[in-house]
Amino acid sequence: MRAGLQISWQGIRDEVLRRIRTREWPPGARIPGEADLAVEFGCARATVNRALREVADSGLVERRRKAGTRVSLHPVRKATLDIPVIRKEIEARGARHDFSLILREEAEPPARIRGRLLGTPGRACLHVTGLHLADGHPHAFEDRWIDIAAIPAARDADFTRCSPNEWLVQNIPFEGGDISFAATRADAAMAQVLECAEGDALFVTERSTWRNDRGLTTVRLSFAPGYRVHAGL
Amino acid sequence: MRAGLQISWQGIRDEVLRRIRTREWPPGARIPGEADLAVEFGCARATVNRALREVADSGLVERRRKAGTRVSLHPVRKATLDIPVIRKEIEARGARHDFSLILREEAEPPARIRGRLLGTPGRACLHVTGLHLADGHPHAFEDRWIDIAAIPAARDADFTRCSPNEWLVQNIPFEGGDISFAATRADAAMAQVLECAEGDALFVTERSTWRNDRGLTTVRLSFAPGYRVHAGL
DNA sequence: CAGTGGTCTAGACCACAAG
DNA sequence: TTGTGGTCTAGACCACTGG
Repeated sequence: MRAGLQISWQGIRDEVLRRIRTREWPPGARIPGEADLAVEFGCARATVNRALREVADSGLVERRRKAGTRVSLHPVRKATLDIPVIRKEIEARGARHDFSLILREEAEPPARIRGRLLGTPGRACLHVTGLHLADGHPHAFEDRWIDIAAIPAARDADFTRCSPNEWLVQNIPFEGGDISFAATRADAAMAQVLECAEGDALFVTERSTWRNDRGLTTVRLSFAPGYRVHAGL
Repeated sequence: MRAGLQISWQGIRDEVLRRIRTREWPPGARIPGEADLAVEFGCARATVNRALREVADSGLVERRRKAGTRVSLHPVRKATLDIPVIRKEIEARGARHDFSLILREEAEPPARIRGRLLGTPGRACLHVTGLHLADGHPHAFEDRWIDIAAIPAARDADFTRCSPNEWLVQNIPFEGGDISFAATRADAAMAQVLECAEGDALFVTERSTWRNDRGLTTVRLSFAPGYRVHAGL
């Protein structure tokens, strides 16, 4: 047993961060190996490993076998943001969520959508649009394409009460996806739906999800003016 | 020693994900304890723990002592996005980066900024604005406030060649921060700087960083039309 | 109170990549 | 080739919290 107090991996992580912050370990410098640090902190190497892995995940150090661990020269900050179901997001603000279905059709998607779905020309897709409301006010316009061949159950789904956004999250587990954020101006149709002025700046997200390298669905969400996404660093 | 092949924590993670995907473990269900899974997979409990911790980090399951591990009813997708230094971001696209300093003054920040800096009224701040260029074209307008008391070295920094964005990343390690994204319309001044039309939709990010609960700097970046942020899911 | 996850240990072997 | 991180083990104690 050890004489001193037990040290946690969080404690080691904090100490490592402190040494980086104070330039005791300057950018680009190689820091001691796990074994050395384990001796210094009087703990097992696994504990040091856990701590350094966390620091590496945050991007502040880079680790490579044989080369050791180095303080990053150009730390890439990583922000993690939660993307909740829209209903949850609205209810978390204490508002009531409703979804109003606008369009539901089976059609061949335009090339841009087909590319995102990784689909082949001629394949039928389900095209659904609708409006998410917060306490009766427009919150976001959802424009979604679903590959029916990949998700046959979608054909029978009732999107009049449950938005595609929520239905898919609950029914279709996916493996991967990507999301992008941008700003666009509201055109006349969008302005009418979102009850905003034409030309207003809208926050827009586009998401695609897939499973087994097969595109499942792609969606464009246009949020009413004033929407803002937050994330920690 | 064991008879079968060694199983990795990634393998266990993938198997867990498969069972969730196939509804073998439906949403809301409690899954077997770590000890049981360790027996089933023929590995140590620590290995199962590592795998389940990863799955929990992705938001697909929720773990609580005594209550066990449950498949999330409303999985909150987490997106991780990298926030590189602007120069790196531009150079990654094969373009040349320049920074053009527009304003540098010491002034008392408006209340909104002061709130973000957690500063006290009357404290002087460094106010710097400038334009990031990609191959000579406007890329983003930077509007930054720096707490001089917290970062005295900023007073002597040369922002004519190195943008505050880059200078701070390289010189001021911080502990925490937050970032938000929004869409706004370009006003006349912004349109002139970014060489876009007045009223264009601009993607805007606002970041604040702090250390020891003390605000260091807050910045608003307004990107030229067409800018887009990508992230994985 | 007691079940479950959280963490630590001491040791071992392995994979990768720098020299 | 060899140093370094990556991972696994078998066991242990602890912290939290549900019942």
